[in-house]
Amino acid sequence: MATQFITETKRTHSCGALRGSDIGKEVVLFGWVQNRRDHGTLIFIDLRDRDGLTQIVFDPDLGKEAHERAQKLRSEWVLGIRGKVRARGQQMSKKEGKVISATNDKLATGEVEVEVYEMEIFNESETPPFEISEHVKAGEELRFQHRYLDLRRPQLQQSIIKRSKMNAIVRSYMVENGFLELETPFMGKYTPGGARNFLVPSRLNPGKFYALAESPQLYKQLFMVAGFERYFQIVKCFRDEDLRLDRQPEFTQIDVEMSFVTQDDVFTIIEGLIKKLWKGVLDIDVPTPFRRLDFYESMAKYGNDKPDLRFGLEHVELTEVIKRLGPDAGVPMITEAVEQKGIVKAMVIPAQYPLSRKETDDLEVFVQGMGSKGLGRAKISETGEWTQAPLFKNAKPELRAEILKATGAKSGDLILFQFGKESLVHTVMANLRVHIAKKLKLIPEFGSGGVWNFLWVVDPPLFEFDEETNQWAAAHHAFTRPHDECVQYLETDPGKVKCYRYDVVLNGFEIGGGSIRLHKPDVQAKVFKALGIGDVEAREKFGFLLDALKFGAPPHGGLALGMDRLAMLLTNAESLRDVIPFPKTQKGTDLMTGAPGDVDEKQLRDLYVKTTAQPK
RNA sequence: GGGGAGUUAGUUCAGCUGGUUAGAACGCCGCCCUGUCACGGCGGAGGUCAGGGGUUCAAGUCCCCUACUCCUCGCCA
Repeated sequence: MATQFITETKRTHSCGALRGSDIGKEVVLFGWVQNRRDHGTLIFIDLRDRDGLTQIVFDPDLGKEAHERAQKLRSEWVLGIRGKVRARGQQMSKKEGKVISATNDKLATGEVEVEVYEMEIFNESETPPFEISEHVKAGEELRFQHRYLDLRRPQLQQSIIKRSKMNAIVRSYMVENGFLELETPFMGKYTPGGARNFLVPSRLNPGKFYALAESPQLYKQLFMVAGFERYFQIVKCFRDEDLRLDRQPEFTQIDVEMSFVTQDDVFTIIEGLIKKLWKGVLDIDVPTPFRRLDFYESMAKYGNDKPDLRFGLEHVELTEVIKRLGPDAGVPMITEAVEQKGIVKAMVIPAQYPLSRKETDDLEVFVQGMGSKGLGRAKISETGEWTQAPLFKNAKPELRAEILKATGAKSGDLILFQFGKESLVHTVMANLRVHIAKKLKLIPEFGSGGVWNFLWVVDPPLFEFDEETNQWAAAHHAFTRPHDECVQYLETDPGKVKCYRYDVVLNGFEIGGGSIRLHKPDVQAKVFKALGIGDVEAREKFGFLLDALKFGAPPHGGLALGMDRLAMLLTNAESLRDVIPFPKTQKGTDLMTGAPGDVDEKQLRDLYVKTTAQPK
């Protein structure tokens, strides 16, 4: 008499659980058909659940009725089976013509199999649009349309499971350290500056809009003013900016804020958290404290504020050399660039990594793709001649000598140059450095633990000059605390003011950032003044925060870690999309649901909204 | 907003200098098979070459436009 699965017969083991020690047990497994190998009489099925694979065998001698129905089984059908665990043992192989071991070392459960005498087919499946297999690579477009199937793939599933584990580790660590998990609104008031906001029209307040929080920044500061002292939250943030492989319009932060702390106190807490995460997820001990790198040094050597320190290829600044030699240098293009306030930087590719002419040309195409006019190059020959160096054809010997001295280039080395507008030179050189490192395989593989190069980038400028508006703008936000010794420059020389802002960087990814906040109204006033923000404007934009700071705000600071990027790095994923269950495409669409979608006229009327988009 | 790559069978791709009936592998369907494990053997079905326009005696192939996907610069305090 057949048992009723689920209601009467409960699952006893997962598909990843059975071992040699379970031989002889009667078990019940539930799962999906991963694979079917039908030998006519014997039928092997790999049954899959989130925990693993178990081979189940249908043998007409042991369960005639089950075997009969097993012939129909196809990929992704959902089954419940009852049977007995047995050793795979030694079997006569027809292929080999002799008795061999039938165990499968590739499977955790490979020592055993389950002989089935009863089966219920919970559900059949249509042939899936792509195989749920590690061996077959379906395109992302198709995988996104059927994300629920894509999420069945063990690799992706394991990444999502790791994320769940990360959440648990974060919560337990933060709570242990006296942090309160507090919630903040997603729908808030639009505040200017920073990322573009998603807007939500208010039906009850015609013509008014909420802004989806780009981060809980302001609210978490208010928690400090309120006296909660230590706050954290694993929270969604929303930014309506263009996507990249490490950027999604909605993403998750581990948001942290603490009262009565210095920058060092924040670092210690975050280093401890990262240590726990790496230990818990990868069983790797991360050494602390992390290295600290001055912002300006980072820009000079690596061209950005999130350097990958797993390899060298440091940049060398040549601007001063060119300035010193003036028009006598013999390379008018470079001299001109410097005269127009540009900079000159170089990078040496050591002789042990020879690049062909074609490869170097490809590098030029690469930099041109970023807006560079070209790639200056000079190959130093055995005899010290400069070859493949049209730019330096008429360069004076002093210049060549100075460049060799500054770069330390030796015979056989290739020197690459960029010159021109500072921001472009930095962008191009920073990307070129990473591009070449990948090409030359200077970056250690993830396997065998990988190399985890954590660092804090510290002491950046509080302001940066915005050439478009011809004004100083906040480099981070207007509530970052300047170094005490820099306060004197707030009015006279804003560019000189460094601040307590910090980014935590791992292998070229900014995984988090934050600052110690300004809590003194008088200094705050000076910062607003430097930014050209008047009292009225400040009140209008940040009134509630300024008010709050007046009623006894404690010194405080914090940081936010990018949960998605952490997950991406911890799982060796190539993209954020591989650690987010339901990600969006580069145009911000969801290929499964079709979001964003149309709404009808009535909905828009209710919201007092009219679209100006032209119908297609 | 700019630059680049791509779109051919269910899937991943090949398709040369424009020229017969658009191919392969996997998957799918059928038959056979008692030790497979990405089983194997034999047979079969399956195509709006993204969409539109153009050049040509002739277009998957050349040109233009559009859509979508990806990478990237700008943007992301």
